[in-house]
Amino acid sequence: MLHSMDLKTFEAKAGMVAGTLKAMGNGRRLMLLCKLVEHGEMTASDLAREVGLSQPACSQHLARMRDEGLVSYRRESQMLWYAIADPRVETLLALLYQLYCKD
Amino acid sequence: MLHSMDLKTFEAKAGMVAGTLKAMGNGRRLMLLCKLVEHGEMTASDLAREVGLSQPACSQHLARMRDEGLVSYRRESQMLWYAIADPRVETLLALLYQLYCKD
DNA sequence: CGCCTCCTTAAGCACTTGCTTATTTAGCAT
DNA sequence: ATGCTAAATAAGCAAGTGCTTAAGGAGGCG
Repeated sequence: MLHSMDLKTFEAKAGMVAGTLKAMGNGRRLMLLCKLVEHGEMTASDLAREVGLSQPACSQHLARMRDEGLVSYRRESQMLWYAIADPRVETLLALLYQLYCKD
Repeated sequence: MLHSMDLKTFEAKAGMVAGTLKAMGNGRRLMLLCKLVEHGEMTASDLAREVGLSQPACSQHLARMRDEGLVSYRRESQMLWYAIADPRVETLLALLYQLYCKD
């Protein structure tokens, strides 16, 4: 249980989980993740257009989420196809949808 | 479903959910929330001591989470007893524990 | 009242975030 | 090579974050 950890371990765990939440805790990034859940895989330019971001702004958000391990991509000629990399993130998004978006 | 929303509604929903994630997306605030789940109710000074924060820093984190509707408090003479205000946050924390902290 | 305790709020400051525009890299096609 | 498209990266800047110290409220007790 969480309360059986010493403070250092607790801090470390909390910091890591908070990193994930922080990476998800932005309106545009959350929209990108939702689109990826919906479509499975999308190109960077499609993602940018669908959530109303400029190409560089979108790329920076994707880079941030790559660094945090939330998304990954595969190259297909010029295009990069992005997808959610961590199943736990999909689980989280499913719960968020159920809690905040259902009905 | 999310993908049936128009962009404006999607933005608004995502922004609100992102607000909650952002409020949770900080190591110390996440620790505070965990402690509140664990103990049900705690005073501000107890919270500060348990997560290793100065008293003003802790108060500012609690204010932030109050503004976002995550926590609330009741006064008992000089002491303020804090608790988690939104059952959805407890549900989220339970999933986070299961996904990231179990074993 | 004065004084103490518990807690919040304010002010200041280094650091981070999220956009912009401009530039660069990578791949495909002339 | 040149040119074109898809995407990342860099630089710059306003706004937000998270601490610090210092100053205010709010309630109990002499």
